[in-house]
Amino acid sequence: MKEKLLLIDGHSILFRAFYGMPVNMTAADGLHTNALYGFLMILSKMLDEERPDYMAVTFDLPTPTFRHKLYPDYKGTRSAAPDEFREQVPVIRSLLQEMEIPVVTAEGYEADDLMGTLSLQAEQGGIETVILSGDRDQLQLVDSDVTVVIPKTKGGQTTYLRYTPAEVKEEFGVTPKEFIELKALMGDSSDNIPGLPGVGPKTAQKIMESYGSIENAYAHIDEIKPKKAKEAMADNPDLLRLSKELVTIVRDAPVAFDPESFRVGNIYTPKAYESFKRLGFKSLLGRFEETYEPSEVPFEYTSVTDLSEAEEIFKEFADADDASVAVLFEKYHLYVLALAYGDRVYVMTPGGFLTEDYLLSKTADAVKKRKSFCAPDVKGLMKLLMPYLSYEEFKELKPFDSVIAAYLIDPLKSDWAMDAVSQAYLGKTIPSAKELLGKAGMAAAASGEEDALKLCALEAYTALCAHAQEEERLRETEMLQLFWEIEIPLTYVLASMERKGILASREALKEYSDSLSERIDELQKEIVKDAGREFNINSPKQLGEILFGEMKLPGGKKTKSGYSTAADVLEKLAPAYPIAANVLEYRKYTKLKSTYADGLPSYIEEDGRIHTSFNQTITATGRLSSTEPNLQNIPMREELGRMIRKCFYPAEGCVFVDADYSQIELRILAHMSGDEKLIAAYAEDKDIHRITASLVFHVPFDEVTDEMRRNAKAVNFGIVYGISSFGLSQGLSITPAEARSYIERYFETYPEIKSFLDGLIASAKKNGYAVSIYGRRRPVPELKASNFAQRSFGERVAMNSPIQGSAADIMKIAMIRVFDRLKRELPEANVILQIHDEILVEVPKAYADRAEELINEEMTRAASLKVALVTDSHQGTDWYEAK
DNA sequence: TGACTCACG
DNA sequence: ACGTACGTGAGTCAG
Repeated sequence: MKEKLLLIDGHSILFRAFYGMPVNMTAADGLHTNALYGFLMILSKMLDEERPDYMAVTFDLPTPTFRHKLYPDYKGTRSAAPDEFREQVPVIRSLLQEMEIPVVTAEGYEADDLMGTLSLQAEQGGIETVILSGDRDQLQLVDSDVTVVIPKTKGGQTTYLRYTPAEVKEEFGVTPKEFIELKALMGDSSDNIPGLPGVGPKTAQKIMESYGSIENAYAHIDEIKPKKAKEAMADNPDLLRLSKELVTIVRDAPVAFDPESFRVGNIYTPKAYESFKRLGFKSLLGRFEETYEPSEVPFEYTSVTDLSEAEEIFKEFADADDASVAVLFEKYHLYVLALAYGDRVYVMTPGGFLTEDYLLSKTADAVKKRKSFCAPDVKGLMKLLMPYLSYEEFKELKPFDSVIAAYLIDPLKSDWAMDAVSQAYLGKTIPSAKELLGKAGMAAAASGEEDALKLCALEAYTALCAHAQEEERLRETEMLQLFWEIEIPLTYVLASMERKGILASREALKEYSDSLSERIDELQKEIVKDAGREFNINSPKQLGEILFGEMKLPGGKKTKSGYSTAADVLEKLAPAYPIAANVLEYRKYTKLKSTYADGLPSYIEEDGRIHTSFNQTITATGRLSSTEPNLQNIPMREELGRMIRKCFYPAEGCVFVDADYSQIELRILAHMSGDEKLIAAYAEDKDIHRITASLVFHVPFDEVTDEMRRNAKAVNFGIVYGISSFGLSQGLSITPAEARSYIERYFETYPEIKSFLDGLIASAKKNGYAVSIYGRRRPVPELKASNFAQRSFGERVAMNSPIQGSAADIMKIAMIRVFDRLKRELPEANVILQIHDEILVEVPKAYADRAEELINEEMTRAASLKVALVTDSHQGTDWYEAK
C-alpha cells in the first residue's frame, strides 16, 4: 500500500464552503464563521475517508505571480469576494496553524503550482496524492498517482467527485495532459484567460479529440471544421501560446515536500479546541480526545460553612462597590449560592447552621440594602427570593442581568449562557454549565459536588467582571432604557408566572388521548390497506416511498433525503387519493396525541400545575419563548385540537380572564409607516381585511366577497412577514404573477407603506441591524450576502423584525403594567401565561369583571400609537371557554 | 444529531 | 436565474 499525501487548495475550498453554508453563522463577536465551519467539516471528512499519511494546505499570496507578468489582465475580470468571506481567510490560516497543519505558499506562484510541484515530488518518492479543490483547474495533474477530489453541494448534501484519468476522459473527452491544451483553446472567463476568440468548450473538445494536440491541429489547419475556429487559429498563434502558458501548472515551484513536517498528526490540539469554542463550533468539540480545558481562569473561591463568617460576608457583600450573586437551584430549592465582590468569591450550600431559609433571607436583605448588583439569571434568582422580596421591594432594585444584556446586544445567538458571556466580554474560556454539572445535571448541585460549587462561583465571578463592559455596550447601542424599563422589570413578572403555573387535568387529558386512539387505529388500518403492506406511517421516508414510489402518486421529489410528504403536498393529492387524506388526518390525530394529550401529563407537578419556562433570551425579534413544555403552541385553529384547552382550568373558585390584542402587528405597521389610509381604516374600527379588499379591488365595502377578503387578509399577513410574490402565491395557492399584481395594488392603495418598507430595508442595510420602536436591535448580516436567496431573506427580516419586535416590546410593557396593577389592586389575581399577543389571568370569580376591565385598560394603554390598541377579552372556567 | 413535520402567534 | 413567506419548540425517525 502506497503512502498518501492530501493537498488542499485552501482558498478555493474555503470559498466553496462559504457558498455551501448559510452566511448568518457568526461567532459571539460577530465574525462570520460559515466558511470556516464548512472548511473544517470538509477537512474532517477527507481525513476520515482518505486517511492520508501526509497533508498540507496551499494558498495563493496576494502579490502578482509570473502569470501576471506574462499577461497583466490575468484574473482581471474577477470581482472582489464579499467582506463576510474575506474576514474568514486570515482566521482559517491561524486555525490551520493551531491544528499543526502545514500551510504552503510561495511568492510569485499560485496554490495550483504548489500542488503541482508537491504532488510531483511525492510521486517521485513513491507516494500517491489526493488534491482537494473547489474547482477543476488541477485536472491536468491527474495521473495514476494523483487524484483530484471536488466537493459538490447539492440540496444541502455534500458529495465528493473523484477524478482519475478515466473520469477526466469521460467528462471532457481528453486525457489530463491534453486538458491543458483544451483549456488553452477554450479559455477561462473566471481567470480571464483569453483562449481562442469564438472557440468555446464544444469546439475546443472537438479539436482536441480529432488532433490530440494544438501542434498537430496546426499541422492539419486546413481541415479544421468550423471555419471560424480555423481562422481563429490561423490569426492567433501567439494568443494560444500565451493561453497555454497561463493555464499550465508549474511543477518546479520553489517548495519542497518535507515528510517530517507534512506528517499528519493530531489536529485536535488544545489551541484548536480553544478556537473552536470561541468560534462557536460546538458540534466539533466532541472530536477532541480529551477536553482541553484551558488555562484555568485565574480565580479562587472560598467555601463557607461557618455562620459568623457568613454573616460577615453578607455584610461585606451589601457594602461592596459592585457585587454579584449566582444560584443553582431546582423547583425553588436552593442548592448553591455564590457571592462575588471585589476580588473575592464565596460559595455556600444549605446545611448545618446555614439553612436554605437563612441563606435566601440574608441574600434578599443584602440585595435590598445594596439595590444595585449583577446576576447571571435575575429571573431564577427572583423565583427563589420571591417569598423574601415583595414586588414593591423588587421595583427598588437595579439587578443587572448578564445574560439578558448579552442577548440584547447580540440576539442572533439564541443560546446565551455565562460561558458565552465570558468568551465575548472577557475573552476567557470557562467551562459551560453542562460540562461542569456533567451527566447528573442539577443533581450534581443538589449533592454539593465540587464542580457544581465551582460553576456557581465562576458564574457569579464572570457576571461581576463582565458587568461594566456589558453596560457600556448597552449604552453605545442605546438599549439601556429597553434593558432597565422593560427587560429587567419583566424578570419578576415571568418569575411569578412560572412559580404560579397553570392547572391541568390528568384525567381529562387521558380521556382525550383515548378518544384520539380509536380514530388513529381506524386510520392506520385504512392507510395500510390502501398501501398494500405494513409500514411506519410516522416515517416520512417510508411514507414517501409508499406514496410516490410504490403507488406512483404524482408529486415527485422535493427534499434532499427523498420525497416530501409535507401537508401542502398531501393536501393537493387528498381530493383524488383517499390515502393522502387519511395520512393527513392520521398526522393530525397522532400529533395531538403524542405532543399534547400524552406529552403534557409528565409536566404536571405535585400541585397539579404545569410550570413552563418563559425564556427571555432566545428569539431574534424580542419575543418570549416557552419550553418544558411549550404552552405557546397549544392547539387553537381547529376544533378537534382546540378541545385540549378544556384540560387547562382555573383554581377552585376562580375563573380565567383571557385578553388578546386585535391585529397588533398591522396596527404597528399603520403607526410606524404613518400611512393615512391605513390609519383612517383603523379609526373607523371596521373589519380591516374587508376595508383593504374594498380599497385594493375598488369595490364598495359591502360588496366585498369572501374571496376578496381572504386575499386581502393574506396580503396583510404577507406585508408583515416581508412581502414576496412567491411567498404570497404559496399562501394563496395562486401564481406568483397574480400575487405580484395583488401586491402592486396593495402598494397603490397604501403608498406610504411601500416607502416605509423600502426605508426599513435601506436603514437595515446602512446600520447593519433592524430596530423596533423601543430601540431593540436585530442584526441582519444576510443583507450583505451576495447570494440572492440569502439577501432576499435579509430584506424580509428587515421588514418583519421592527414590526414583530415592536409588538413584543408592547406586550412586555403590557405584562409589566397588568402585573403591577393587579399586585396593587387585585392581589388575588395571577398572570399565568403569555402567548405573544395574549395573556391569561387566573382570578377569583368575585373579582373577574374588575380584573377583565383592568387588564384591558393596561393592555390598550401600554403604548400610544397613531391607531388605537384594541383588545378582545373573555372569561371562562377553562381555557377553551376563555379564549 | 439533524431532518422532517406540525402545533402556535 | 437564483428560491422564500416572519418568529418559535417538540416528537419522531434514521444514520
